[in-house]
Amino acid sequence: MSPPAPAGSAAHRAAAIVWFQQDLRLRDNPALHAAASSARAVVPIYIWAPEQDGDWAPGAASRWWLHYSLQALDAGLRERGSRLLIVRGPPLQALRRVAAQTGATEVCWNNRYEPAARECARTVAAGLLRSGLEVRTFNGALLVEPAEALNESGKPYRVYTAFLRKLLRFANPSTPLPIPRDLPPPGQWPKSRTVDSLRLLPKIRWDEGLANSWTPGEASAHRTLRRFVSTRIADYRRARDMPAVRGTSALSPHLHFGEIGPRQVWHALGAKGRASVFLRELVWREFAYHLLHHFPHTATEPLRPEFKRFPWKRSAAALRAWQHGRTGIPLVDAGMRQLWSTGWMHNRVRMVVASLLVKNLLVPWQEGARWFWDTLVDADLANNTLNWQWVAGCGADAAPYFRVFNPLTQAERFDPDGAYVRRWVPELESGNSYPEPILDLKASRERALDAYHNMRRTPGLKA
DNA sequence: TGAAATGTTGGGGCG
DNA sequence: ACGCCCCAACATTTC
Repeated sequence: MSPPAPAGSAAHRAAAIVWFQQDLRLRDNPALHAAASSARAVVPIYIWAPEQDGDWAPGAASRWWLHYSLQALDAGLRERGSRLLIVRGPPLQALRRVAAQTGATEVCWNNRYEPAARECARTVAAGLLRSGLEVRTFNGALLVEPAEALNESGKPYRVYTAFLRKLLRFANPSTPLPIPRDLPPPGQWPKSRTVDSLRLLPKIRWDEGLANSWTPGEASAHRTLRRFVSTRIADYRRARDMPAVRGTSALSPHLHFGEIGPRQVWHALGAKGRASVFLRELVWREFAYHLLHHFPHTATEPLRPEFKRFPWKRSAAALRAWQHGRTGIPLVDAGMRQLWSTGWMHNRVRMVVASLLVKNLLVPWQEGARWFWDTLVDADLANNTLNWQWVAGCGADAAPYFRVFNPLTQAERFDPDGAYVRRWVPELESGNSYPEPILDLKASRERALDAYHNMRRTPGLKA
């Protein structure tokens, strides 16, 4: 199949390992493409090592998605005469072992940007180099890597519009790479685990709603993108705010797992699409990665240090009512139930439920972020962190704290006929019991504004 | 990618 | 015709 290697080069063409992480795709995969173009054999590998992600190992909904995405990737590789090798971490030991078993001389991967993942990659790269292996890393996940986008004074952007302007000026995403024509297998496949043996699926099968809502995998990602670009994007600006309407792209979990990359989305949009409101959403994702890279503590700590002394009120009862969609506020409960049932929530509603938790209920935003982390199929540390800090008012270019959403007003504006609320809170119509509101919207709003003013009056605490 | 309070304007009813 | 009041509709400001 493959053309003969140029004379003289065969000697230093050996096997290359491609370490799949959050880039579970064959198309436009720079690490895979590089390995396939330069090596005599390609060894695709996925290493299950959740402990490497520190406090942010994949949550339950993410593990569900990962299970099916790994199956899809393995199937795609098998169609091309290859396969996905699945092993248990730690990554460095696993890669050394597989390199020894296959005679691989280099390891290729696409970069990750989460603090723990970067630390892990540094350690792995250093260890592989000590073992005499070559390491090549690529950008598969972003239009512009964080280190490449700095302002005039060489500092990271903290304002979205400035970052957007910079990105639009400088981003020049290369044409997406094709699937490598040839993925020659190694002489012998090392022993692999099965996806099932990773036990990513829940023991109690609560995942029916997820399965009815989603199809993980690269093929599904492209179907979703094509449908969005051919039809929904025309009305995106208006429809994206209506939770009862399928107005958004629904690409978020596919992007998180790298079943599709932003370069592919960019090129699929065309010139008109690149001027659209939708592209700005894609750039918010870039901005989130940019911020997490430059401010790695923000996954758990507020970017604006004065918020360290915000008078949060931990309330297990309030948190629990919020988590389970029993606050007595219809739009909030609808959103939380959509999340629990499908692993996803419409973004307009995410803002509303988050505002209620961190402002009306004064529960720390980290509690909300943690719940989303476990329940969202698109849970993504950079995006989750940016969005929670945005709502809480403690992040970069965040909504001012006093911007408190009124969930009743929001429902009137964005779910005027109540279709979304009725779908997820049917007992409002059926006459079954629905909880009384656990809070008074007006009083709790005033309490939140007072808390904010007290924080600002209190002296001290520098960055 | 707010909400609520406050301010302004203009039409209509009425004495 | 006029002033006065009410109030909706919109704009501005404050939180």
